Amino acid sequence: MYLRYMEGLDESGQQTASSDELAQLCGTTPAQVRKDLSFFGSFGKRGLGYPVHELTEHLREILGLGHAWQVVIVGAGKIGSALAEYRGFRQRGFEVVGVYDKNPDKIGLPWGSSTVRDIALLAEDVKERKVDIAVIAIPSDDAQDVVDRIVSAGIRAILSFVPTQLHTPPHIAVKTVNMAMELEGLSFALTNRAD
Amino acid sequence: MYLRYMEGLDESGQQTASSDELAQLCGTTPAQVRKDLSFFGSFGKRGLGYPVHELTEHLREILGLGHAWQVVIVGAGKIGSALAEYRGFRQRGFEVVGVYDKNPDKIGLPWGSSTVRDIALLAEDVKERKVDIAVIAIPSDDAQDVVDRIVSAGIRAILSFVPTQLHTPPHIAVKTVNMAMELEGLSFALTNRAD
DNA sequence: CTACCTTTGTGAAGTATTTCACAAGCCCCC
DNA sequence: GGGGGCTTGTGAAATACTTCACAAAGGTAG
Repeated sequence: MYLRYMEGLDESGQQTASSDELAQLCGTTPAQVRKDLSFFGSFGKRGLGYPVHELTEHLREILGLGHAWQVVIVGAGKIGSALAEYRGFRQRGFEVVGVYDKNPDKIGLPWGSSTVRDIALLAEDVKERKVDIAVIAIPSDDAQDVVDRIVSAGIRAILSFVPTQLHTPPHIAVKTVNMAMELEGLSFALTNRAD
Repeated sequence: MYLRYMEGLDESGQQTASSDELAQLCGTTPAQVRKDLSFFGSFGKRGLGYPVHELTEHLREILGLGHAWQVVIVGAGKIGSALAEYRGFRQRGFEVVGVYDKNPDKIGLPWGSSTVRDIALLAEDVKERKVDIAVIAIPSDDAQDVVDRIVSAGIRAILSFVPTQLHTPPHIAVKTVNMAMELEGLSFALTNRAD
């Protein structure tokens, strides 16, 4: 989050930013900003604030964004499609190098400059070309099987749009995005707000 | 999350579930499950566990899912499109009643049984037909303007796919889904994992 | 009806996170 | 070069969250 706003400030040419300013941008508190950043080092100058450009670089380094990551998308449906075309990915150094599906009707369909490939080919493909992250946008029922394929292919990070708990070995990094759950959170807020 | 798994157990016909079983499903601990549920009431039976069907109903009630919520989608791009067709929404009682955009090229395009409407018409439309939640999938630059329109139209909950902090009055419920940020979290995990 | 096995609900203890508050450091101006 | 106004970095205090551990029930079998 800090990186997002630092990039914005950097583009706008601002030289320094105080923890107060960052806190306002991010919707948090100055003390929180300082504690968070201090965990990784001492980036600010007392009396001045944080040097915008320098901190941006530091954050990128910390997050491991110094080089491009290779991403495959599994699930050639609507969501997978939207993701594959999402410009934010490439912009931030995530390169979509392949799209896979289980469904024979979808395998072989054109997809950008390539085609949708059979999920069964994933393990082989990964041998040829390094893949760092798999994004899965598939039905819940197929998810565990696909995750197992991903893991045994040697991919160690998964971004999941599947609304069920996935079973993975501990060395696999998993992040889940669950839109239905977010909406239900809003439903709760609407129902229980103090009027 | 509990609701998700309770529904699954209910469909499979299971009568009761222990905190231990729920914890395994959800990837948490039995104590956590019991504390969480106890916040809302005393649903279990000692020695037996939680009655699956009954708890499912309770959770739905707690989350305010007793009736359908009316949702509009703002942003007729790829992501908005994927969202509008996402079956999970309707399945869980979220009804998409309109799609809006700012871009004149997109306004008027057919969309399901309706068409994409001008965001400027939102306030009027809301007077005719109650809208509970706005989902925004638009460029960052347009976001604050659109949010202001949504808020002044009287909508009190927003699900945002915009990667910037939105400025809203405190009585508005906002949830943000930020895919780039999730990927960067994976990048961090891959970079800093203990090998 | 009692003994015993199971599992909840929950204070208390243990961790983790956030906020406070202030010394230390930097810059600028006189 | 020294004083004053800012702002960081960080221990300590406050708050929040998670886990422990056990009494209180419910069920069952004999």
